[in-house]
Amino acid sequence: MRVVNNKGKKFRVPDATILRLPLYLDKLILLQQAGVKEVSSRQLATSLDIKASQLRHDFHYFGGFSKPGRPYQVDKLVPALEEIIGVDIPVPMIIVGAGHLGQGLANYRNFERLGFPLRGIFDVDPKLVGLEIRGVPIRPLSEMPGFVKEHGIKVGVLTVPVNVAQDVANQMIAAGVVGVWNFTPTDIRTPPQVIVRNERLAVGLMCLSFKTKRIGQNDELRQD
Amino acid sequence: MRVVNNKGKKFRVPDATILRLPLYLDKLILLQQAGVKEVSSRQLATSLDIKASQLRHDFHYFGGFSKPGRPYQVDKLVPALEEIIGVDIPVPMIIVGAGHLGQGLANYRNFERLGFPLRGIFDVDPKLVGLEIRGVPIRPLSEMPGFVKEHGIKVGVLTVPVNVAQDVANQMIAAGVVGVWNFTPTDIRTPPQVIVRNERLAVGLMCLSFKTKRIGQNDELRQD
DNA sequence: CCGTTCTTGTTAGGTCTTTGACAGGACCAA
DNA sequence: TTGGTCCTGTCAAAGACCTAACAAGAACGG
Repeated sequence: MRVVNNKGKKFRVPDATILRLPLYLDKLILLQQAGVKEVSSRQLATSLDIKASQLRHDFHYFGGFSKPGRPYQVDKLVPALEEIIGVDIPVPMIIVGAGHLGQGLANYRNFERLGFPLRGIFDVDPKLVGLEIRGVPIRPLSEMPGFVKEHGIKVGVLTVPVNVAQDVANQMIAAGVVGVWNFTPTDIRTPPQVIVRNERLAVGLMCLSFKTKRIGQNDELRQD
Repeated sequence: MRVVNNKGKKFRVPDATILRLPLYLDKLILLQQAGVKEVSSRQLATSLDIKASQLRHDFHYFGGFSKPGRPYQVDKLVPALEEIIGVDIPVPMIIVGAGHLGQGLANYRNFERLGFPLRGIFDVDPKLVGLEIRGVPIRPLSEMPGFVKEHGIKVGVLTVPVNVAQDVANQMIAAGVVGVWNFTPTDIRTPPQVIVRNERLAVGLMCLSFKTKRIGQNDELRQD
């Protein structure tokens, strides 16, 4: 992934850095809300459990956000990162599939706070259609394509049953969605210009299990 | 993280490999259920969008699971990976915080299939206590420590409000939990022998946004 | 029996990522 | 002013990770 930094130079931003940018932003918004005005790379890095030099290195890809001797100003850093990540202008999204997971995500307030207002929820189940979650009504799936076109929705959350995942994704993409956040435990195939992010919840659990299993077992083997 | 492989040699298994093991297992279980008996590194790797050599390299840390010339046998590979990851023996877990996200996770059937049966759900809200989710009753939070001790629970899912996250986590750990799957948007501090995995849902969304933002903008910059 | 075509295990080399080190700016106190 | 302390941007070296390449085993057909 390439970007142009604020000095007009072109850089290839490593994936590892991209993955950390949201962490920085998330933490900085918390600081901002707490009234903190300035933060040093060391403070921010320590709170995220990474090295300060890595944080500065990451920022360096974008030309840096301060100057030598001056710590970062939270009120400048937040909008700068928001712009880089692409949440400076709110990114409206929809949730397709209003099962328990879909409803759970619809109730998650954090998304809105970080620039992803929920605009619509869709499901085929007539018993769910008409219900409201935090003011957003659940609409019939058949209305989804029209809704996406009309509101210019670019990001869709996929929480439908596995067996219809690919079909529903196709409909979303045909209607104009370019980013799919896939919670179904299957791979979905898409045209190359569409980004899919698979959120395999069970993977997180298994990583946890791998590590906890080795605790208390044989101390000689524990080392990470 | 170090392990001993099946040839008696000690290896340091890279984090990157550990992160992929659950993906392998997940895919293999799907194949197994579909009745597939054999699978080659190329087939498996392609379906996961990685290189075959990487997959073999990963397996190599554990001594390999076949021999030159013979593809992997699904029925042998699945239990072998289960044992390595630590889900050969089911890992019972609890969910603490029965809000919408907690309920959504409690309804997610996949966990059980992968070796993580849900044994208990806890919340302070009297309106929730007594409800059942898939046969598992929601119990008062005050009963959690006793329940953890009695049932030997090692893994807990944390889906409580942010402001009580640290306090509830402390209670879980004091009762014997050694793996915390943290869904709250805050860091929780724990003793070193406890593993915490932070599941920052918003981070996934922001990564998606970072990439979709650059699509269709300036094609010269798109390259990853 | 031999050649072809599939495999895996193994390793060396290249690539990506992290880290430590340092130059130089800013601020403060004496 | 001077010295001390904090800070960032920058880069080179070290470390972690991935990949291409290949030896060698297995299966099959002729």
